[in-house]
Amino acid sequence: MDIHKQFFKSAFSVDSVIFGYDQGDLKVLLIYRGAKPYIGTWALPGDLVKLDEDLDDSARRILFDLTGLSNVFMDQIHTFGKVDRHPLGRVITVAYFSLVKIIDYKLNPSSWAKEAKWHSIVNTPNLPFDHTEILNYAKNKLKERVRHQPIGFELLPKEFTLSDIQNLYESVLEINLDKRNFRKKLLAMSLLIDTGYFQISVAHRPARLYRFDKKKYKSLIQQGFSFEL
Amino acid sequence: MDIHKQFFKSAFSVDSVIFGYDQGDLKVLLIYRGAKPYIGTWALPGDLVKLDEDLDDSARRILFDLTGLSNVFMDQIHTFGKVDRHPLGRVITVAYFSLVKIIDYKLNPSSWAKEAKWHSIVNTPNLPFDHTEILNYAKNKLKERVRHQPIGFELLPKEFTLSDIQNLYESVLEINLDKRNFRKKLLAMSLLIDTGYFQISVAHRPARLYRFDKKKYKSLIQQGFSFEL
DNA sequence: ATTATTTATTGTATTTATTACACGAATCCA
DNA sequence: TGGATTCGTGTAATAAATACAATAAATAAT
Repeated sequence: MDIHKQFFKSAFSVDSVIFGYDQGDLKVLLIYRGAKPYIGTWALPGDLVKLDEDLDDSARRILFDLTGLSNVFMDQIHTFGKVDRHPLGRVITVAYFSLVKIIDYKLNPSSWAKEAKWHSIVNTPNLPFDHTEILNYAKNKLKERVRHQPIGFELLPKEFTLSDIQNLYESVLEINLDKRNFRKKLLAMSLLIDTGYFQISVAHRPARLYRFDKKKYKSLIQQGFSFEL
Repeated sequence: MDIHKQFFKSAFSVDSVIFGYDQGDLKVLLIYRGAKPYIGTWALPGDLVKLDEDLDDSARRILFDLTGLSNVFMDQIHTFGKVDRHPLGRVITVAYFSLVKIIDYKLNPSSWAKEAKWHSIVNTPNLPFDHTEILNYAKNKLKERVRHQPIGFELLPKEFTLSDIQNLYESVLEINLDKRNFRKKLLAMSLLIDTGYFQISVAHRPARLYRFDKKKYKSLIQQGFSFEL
């Protein structure tokens, strides 16, 4: 039980599953590893946690270094700790997932990545370490969360159409939804603000643009409201 | 990025929130610490993860050392990693929760605990480290899980009455439930097996005893069934 | 200019699920 | 034998989920 016994033999890292949504497709941001081990493969972005850095800050740092984004939705998923998951030592990793609006994002691959690229979730390459397991875990968590919390909006631009949000739900959940019923349910929550504006330059009837009302959501939550889609 | 840089300065541990249920009360198993730091206080059982031990195995070991129980429901909750959460070094901890049938349990406090005792959840002592935060987190997780997975049965003896399971739900969720509606919903899932037996030696009309049908649950799950109470 | 193409918007009837609610039955104990 | 206690049960009213199709508004093609 002497806590010092183990201090020189192990480490912990953070890995981030960064989701984006674009052109009707759910995407994940992968880096092309420029460092050992598994140099030259696509992988989840991650890094060792610094000694003077809170775990959550570490996840934020990784996201910021890679995308320049802060103030992004982020949540811890799970911690992966099989003995042999890392070839160079005993490293457990805490997985996080983030939801970013791709439109806001600027590529800024950091030292350990030669390149960073969005990959469609339906067609991701094989990943090193236990990253495939982590990614699947993240996809399932996202499915659960999106039904119980209004986090889908984090993936869309500030103004969006009802079809946008429905398509997003269909991509994430991998199901089809009835248009009229989906709208009825969503609008009944009164969490969308009608901007009064419409799409422009589309080759069909333009759709109304809405914004998500975060303030209202927070106040409803205080009153025991629970989001469900 | 050199993974060896950090290997001598940090460690990771597992802490377990072990829930039990007895006489209408939800309980948590705490140990009276016999080792530094925080010697002489009630705390969550936990230990450093051994280098040759998977994270989940570590949680199982802690539970087994303390209670002699294995094959118990157990799930990871969250990882806590504030820089200063441990006074002797940088230690992140992965929290697990377990559900045990108190009746099965035999006390077997291990080396680091002078004593282990069930504490009613409504009246727990102040806990060291960030254990109060962990316990609250675990209580909330339990509330969520119990509504979406049939894990309440893990806290009851193999045979139980409908009132037992209702009382358990009321304790965990901290709400009151309507007797007729609760039974209707529960029985409609056809997941309970009527044993044909009744309570004996109770000073009132004896209740039917049921068992939870784990096999049926698993097969229903395959078919897309989703548990909800 | 007319027509074709595409996507947006809207309501109702049916089915299913949730809620609210009260009294006789079975056992032990005094 | 009467009192105390918990068990077991059904129905009516309300709310939520589902299934379903025709018209509107824009651009593109002719």
